[in-house]
Parts: sequence; structure tokens; C-alpha cells
Amino acid sequence: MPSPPRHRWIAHLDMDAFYASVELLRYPELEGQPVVIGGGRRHQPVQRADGTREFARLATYAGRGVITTATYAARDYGVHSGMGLMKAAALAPQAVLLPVDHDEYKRYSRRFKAAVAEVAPLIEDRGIDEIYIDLTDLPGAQDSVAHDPHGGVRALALEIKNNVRRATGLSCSIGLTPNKLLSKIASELDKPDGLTLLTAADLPRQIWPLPVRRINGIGPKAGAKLKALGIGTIGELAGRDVAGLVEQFGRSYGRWLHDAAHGLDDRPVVTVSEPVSMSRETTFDRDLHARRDRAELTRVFTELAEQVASDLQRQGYSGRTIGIKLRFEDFKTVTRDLTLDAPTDDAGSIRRAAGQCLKRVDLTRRIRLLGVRAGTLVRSRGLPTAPARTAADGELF
DNA sequence: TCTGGGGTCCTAGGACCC
DNA sequence: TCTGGGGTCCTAGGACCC
Repeated sequence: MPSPPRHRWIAHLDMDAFYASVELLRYPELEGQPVVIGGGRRHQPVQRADGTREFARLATYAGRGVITTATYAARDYGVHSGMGLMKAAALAPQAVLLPVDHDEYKRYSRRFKAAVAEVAPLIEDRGIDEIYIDLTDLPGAQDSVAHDPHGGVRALALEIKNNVRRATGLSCSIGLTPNKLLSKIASELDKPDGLTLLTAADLPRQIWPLPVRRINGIGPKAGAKLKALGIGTIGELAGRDVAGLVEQFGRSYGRWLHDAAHGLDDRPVVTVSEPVSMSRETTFDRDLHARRDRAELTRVFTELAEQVASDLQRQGYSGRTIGIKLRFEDFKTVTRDLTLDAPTDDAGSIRRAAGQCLKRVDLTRRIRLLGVRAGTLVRSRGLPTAPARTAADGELF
């Protein structure tokens, strides 16, 4: 018996201002205030004798850090993630500045993903604060409920949101549509604490008026090129014929743009994945000179190689391609890599291979950033748990 | 007050092999 | 000797994402 056709339901779940919201659980007195997360270790809150805490203000920051996350109150001042902290300080000098605590966010990430998995196990990891979920075959997903043709799947999404809140105290926003592309856009439409359900019929009214940059995969470059072609909205993109887009953007990307604008995307939710590369990099407080600052560069270079080696060992991988990355004072970036005869997770071998790569770089300009990378990874050890690991499980245990 | 750190994927040319 | 394809690997750069 062939199974009856079913409506694909894919959710995109995005935690609201994730890092900042986790910090607010720890420091509830900051509720409602402009807070930005970013920078190094230098601005830890200080506990006063009377038990209250003293927080660093953005105005006191000096350095090259950027904002990782800002609370909604801070965003009202025009600051946003990716913005340099010095620039943000000019806009919101009194905003509270907190350092990034990756370990703490990782713990909350595991909790929220476990809470989702209790309701819907088909999860694709998209980083620390977002996931895709395939709801298609869950009981009730194909049901309609009185006055709501998609009431069944809507109820599932609400159950997921409730579970996440119960497990973490945090809110999230969900987009729920027939595919990943539309769900990703939809989850942004009603933030924070939103739930947006769309079908193909909603495309012209809800999606087409939006700027093309809302499409995941259209970045600064493609966005600017589209603008120059007189294409600002997704609807305007949908109005162009494929041939013209292929001419401008090439076969593959041109066709993809056309499909995306028409809400077409049949990518599956991928629950298992293997890492492709592991890297460590650092930006210096000041640009370093290859000759004058040789000692410091050498020390950092070795440290980065050691960190990559320890990351590989901890996670049970070896890399056969070792590479380096340099960014110069003018922000130009170069990479060099070298493929070894056999994969390695040894700090000395990585350091030596990286040193070979460094010999092929012209070092007349001063250096802003230095990085070391291992690619072409193979497992060097058995899996941590016997049964096949899913991407979601990897986060959970 | 310019622009962090950790990733993925794609393209393109040259080497090398059949 | 000249003239071909096709396939895969290696390397470098770049777009994009969280």
C-alpha cells in the first residue's frame, strides 16, 4: 500500500537573543536594560560588599572586540551583533558590557535541544542557538483542528516552545512551513517568542515584500549586486526569469536564486554530520611585525597549533590537511595549506606543517590575525558511544 | 573610533593519470 | 608527434552563516 501524500512540515527554531537571555537568568537585575555581550575576559561583573553587583559599561571598553549578542533594549540604540564594541560604545555608552561565557551557553544549548527532542526527535543542528525540526511524521502533524486547517502542527510547535521554556526559562521563535528556506525566514517574522506558520499560498503576501537579504544564502555581495540590478525585494527577484539570473550569477547560483524567490527548497533535515575541519585563530591587540614581534608571533603560532591538536584529540579526529591563515593590517586575508601523507593529531607535527605553510607567505605587511587549521578529518578513535550518533545526540550527551 | 572566532561550501586552475 | 577527453587531488580565495 502506498502511503497517502503528506504535507511536509519543517520548523526552524531560533532562541531569542540567546547569549544575552542566558546572562539575564544569572543577573536578573539587568532585566530591561541595554546589555551587550562580547569582548575578552577583562570586564567580569564585581560583587560588592552589600551583595549587589557592579557591571562594566560599554564606554570603558578599549580593544578590537565585536558584539556577539545584544538585548532588545540595547538594539533600540542601533547596536547589533557583529558591530565593533568601540563603535557600539559611541551609540550606547551606558549599556552594560558582559564577557562571553561559552561554556554556560553550551549547557543551555544542550538543555533546549534535549527539550525539543522530547517532542520531536528529527533535529538538525545549526549551531548553538538554532535548529531545524522535521515534524512531518509526528502524530497529529497532518491533522486539522476546528477552524484551523493546520491546528495539529501548530499545537506541536506550541508544545515545543512550552517544553523549551520549562527546561531553560528561555523563549524562542519558531517558523513553521513546508521547507527549511521559508521556515528560516518565518522564524524572524514574529520575534521574540513568536510562532509563524506559513503555507505556499502565503508566499506573495508574507514573503515577497521582504528584502532579498532575508534569504539565507544571500549575503552582502549578492545583496548589493541584486540591488544594482534593481532587485530589492524577494517578490522582485521572483519576477525575473531564470535565464537573466543565470547570466548574471552563473548557472548554479542563478537557478538557486530563482527557486528561493519562489519558496522552493527540498533539502532534507539532516540529523547526522561529521566535522570537516577544526581551527583556532586569534586577532592581536595591535598589528604585529614579522621581524620585530617575532618572539610573540612564534609563541602564539605554537599555542594555536597546540590548541588545534588538543581539539582534535578531545573529539577523536586527525587531520591530513594542515593550513594557516593570516590577516594583514589592511584586512587582506591569505591562506596556505599542506596535505600530509598521513592524518595527524600531534601538536608537533601540526606545528611543523604550519611552519612549512608560513614559509610561502610574504611577511612585509604587519599581521592582525593568525590562525591554524586542520582539514580533511578522519576519525582517529571509536565513537564515544556505541550506537550511531546523530547531530542532535552529539549535543545532548 | 571600522570589522571576532568557528565553521561550510563553491569555484577555478594546474598536476597527474588513464 | 600531436591531439583529445575525463576524473581526481591539491591549493587558494571568497561568499556566507552562526
